[in-house]
Amino acid sequence: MAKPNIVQKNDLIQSAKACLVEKGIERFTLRAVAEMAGVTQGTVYYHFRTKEQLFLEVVKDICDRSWDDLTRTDDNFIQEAIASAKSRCSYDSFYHKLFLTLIVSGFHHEQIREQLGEILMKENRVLTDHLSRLWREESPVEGVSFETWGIMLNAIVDGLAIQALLSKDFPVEKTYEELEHFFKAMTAHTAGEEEKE
Amino acid sequence: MAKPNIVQKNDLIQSAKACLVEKGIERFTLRAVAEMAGVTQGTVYYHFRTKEQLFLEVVKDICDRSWDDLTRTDDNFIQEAIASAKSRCSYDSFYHKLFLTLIVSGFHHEQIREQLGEILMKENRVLTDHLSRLWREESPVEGVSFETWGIMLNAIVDGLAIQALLSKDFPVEKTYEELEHFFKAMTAHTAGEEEKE
Amino acid sequence: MAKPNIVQKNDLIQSAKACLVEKGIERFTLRAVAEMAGVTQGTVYYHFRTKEQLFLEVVKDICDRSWDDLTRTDDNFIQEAIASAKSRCSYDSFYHKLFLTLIVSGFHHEQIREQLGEILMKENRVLTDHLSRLWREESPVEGVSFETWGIMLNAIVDGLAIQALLSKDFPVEKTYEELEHFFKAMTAHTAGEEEKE
Amino acid sequence: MAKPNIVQKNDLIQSAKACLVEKGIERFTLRAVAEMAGVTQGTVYYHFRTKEQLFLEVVKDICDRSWDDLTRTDDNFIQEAIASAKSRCSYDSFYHKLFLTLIVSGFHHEQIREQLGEILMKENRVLTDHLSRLWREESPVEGVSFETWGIMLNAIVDGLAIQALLSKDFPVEKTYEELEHFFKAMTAHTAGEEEKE
DNA sequence: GATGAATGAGAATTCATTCAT
DNA sequence: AATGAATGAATTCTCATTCAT
Repeated sequence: MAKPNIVQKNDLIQSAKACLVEKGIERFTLRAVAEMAGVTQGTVYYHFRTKEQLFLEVVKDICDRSWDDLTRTDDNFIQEAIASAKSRCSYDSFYHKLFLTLIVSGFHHEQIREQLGEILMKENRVLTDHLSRLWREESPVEGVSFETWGIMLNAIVDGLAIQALLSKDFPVEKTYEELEHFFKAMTAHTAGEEEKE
Repeated sequence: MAKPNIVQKNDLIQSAKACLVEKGIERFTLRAVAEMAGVTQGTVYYHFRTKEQLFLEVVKDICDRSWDDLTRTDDNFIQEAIASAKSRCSYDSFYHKLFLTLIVSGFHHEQIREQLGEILMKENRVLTDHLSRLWREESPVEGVSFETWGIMLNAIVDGLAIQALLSKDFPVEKTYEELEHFFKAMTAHTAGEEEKE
Repeated sequence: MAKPNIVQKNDLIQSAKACLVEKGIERFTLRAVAEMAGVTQGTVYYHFRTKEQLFLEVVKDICDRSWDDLTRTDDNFIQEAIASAKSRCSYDSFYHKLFLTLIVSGFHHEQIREQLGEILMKENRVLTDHLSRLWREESPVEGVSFETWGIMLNAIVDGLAIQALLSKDFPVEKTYEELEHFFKAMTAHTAGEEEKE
Repeated sequence: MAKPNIVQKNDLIQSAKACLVEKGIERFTLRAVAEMAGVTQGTVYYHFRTKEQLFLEVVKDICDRSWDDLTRTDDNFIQEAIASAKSRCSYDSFYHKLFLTLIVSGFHHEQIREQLGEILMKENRVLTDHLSRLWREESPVEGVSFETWGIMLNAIVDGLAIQALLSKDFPVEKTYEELEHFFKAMTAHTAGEEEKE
């Protein structure tokens, strides 16, 4: 139903993301966003009253998309989550460049920081739930709660992304293969223990 | 015996770090650095020919310090590394705010990116070495190489830092306790298996 | 029986006046006028082809109202004029804020300047006439013509308004009381002199 | 001692005044000020951090000059004050255009408003003092205090200025001649009354 | 070594105005 | 009659950088 010839706010938000990744925070100018979207600066200001507002709407967009991803349920959730993380783990990862850029900008913008924090916590919770289901409520390592497993898995994904972003030589394939292996081993371990009973 | 102007230069670098953390990349201006150091803008230019040069020296400073930390050897290296990581894991962590800020700025500055990448890889290697020594060359989980264990541990530290930076409620204590527990369990596991032999 | 669009036009003019007083010339924007009137910018353009046109109609409106005030005749005109002036003489006087704002804008807009000048001259003439009638064609001070008396009275009213606008402590009551006293004394003086003859 | 080739703040303030009068508040831009002073916009910002700051310093300058004028004492103060007022009373009066422009801008800037208010009150007081001395503490019209005489005289000067600014035909000469006449008559009146004693 | 005045390029932002609907 | 999207020119303001002293 989008009218032709009318620049949609959404187009501008997508352009803003691209600019943010292409140019970085420092050179993220509304002029660049406008040019990328093929409109004038005035148009950007018509839709977003300030640069900050546009920024916020970019974050909101990211969070909404993330939310949608998290709410689909699936039996192979953990495996798929790892596969998805792997696919986004690279030297040029648009996703992680954007995410880290927003995190850093969040250090000086409480609203952004909170929103990103909420998404991360939500991810933690969803991972925790799925791991707990996968492992039938029994942690493979005594003294390590499911909550912590969820937090760890999430942390690993972000930590690996950073390493991949910073080093062209980072062994994405090998690392993710062994990460999957590790989780399978943990799963086998819990299954094995149950069998013993 | 450091010459006075070297002292000055170092002051400026420390001021630059503080500015970077306090104001963020966007508002990281040479004027702010000068003010914080109690000198004029001209003085900054006397020591660093451009803003970029100052930036690079900040990165170099970070890397040098990191290097120093890594080259001290110690029997309890892993435990101490985790303890140190925990102590820097908070909502207001100067260290991680600075580190992430530099990482993000590295996305558009190859030289910075490479230097930070090298440090991370060096960390991976050192962790790998120490884990391999701790576990007497036997990985606690079959199919997971020591290299990957090192990478993972490093990733976890960064990933947890991000979570702590974004959420006031992040359970730093509990998570690190259980992380230590996990590594102890892994250590016990390898020790146990060896005993069996 | 006024047509609806004439009502609208008038609403816009009143909103424009309010904006002018509330925000001042510098921030007198058509957007603000539109918002205050509860319409969109486009609507303002439907009624007035340019910002200048709206401005001119505001001036015209002021002048028309002023004209109406002046043309009512009354035996106590002078006394009532002073009373009316006093009532509009305050730190927050909408009337004088608007009037002075328009005067200042008139410095760079000949048409406005002329219209405002004409109103002032008309006021002078009306005051002159009434004083001359009140004083039976005999000036209370030899060598001071009725024309000058009219000009003076008008000048005093504006000059006092400025003082009241700029100082919260300006003694409006006392000053106007003594001003009335002064004119009564002048009136008594002329009456007295006539009696002597 | 002013260094050559270094644009003095004061030059900029004088340029600002000229711009304000030439272009009016609406078109009073820092670019125009810079051009008039023969420097770049950056220079203006080096000396005054904001447009508002420049504005304030213009007001301060006006007030300081006014203050200096008022503090010189003189036996013929009143006569000279009237002569001075007359000389500044014209259709093109730089002084009054500037003063009124600042007054109007003061409606939305408390600091400016206060400063201008203080100057006016100071003028009132000085006029009051001199009139009281001139008339040997006896008001020429009973019931009209010296304070009110001072206020009135000041109001008349401003009010006449407005009339002159708005009408090319305003009879400056005649009006001021009769105004002087009036004050002389009042003076004679008090002197006469004393003689009677 | 250090300073402060000055610059100029470019940033965010505002706003009168146009126009298709 | 009225709207709202879009424009573009102008404005305030920032900042890295230069340079004479």
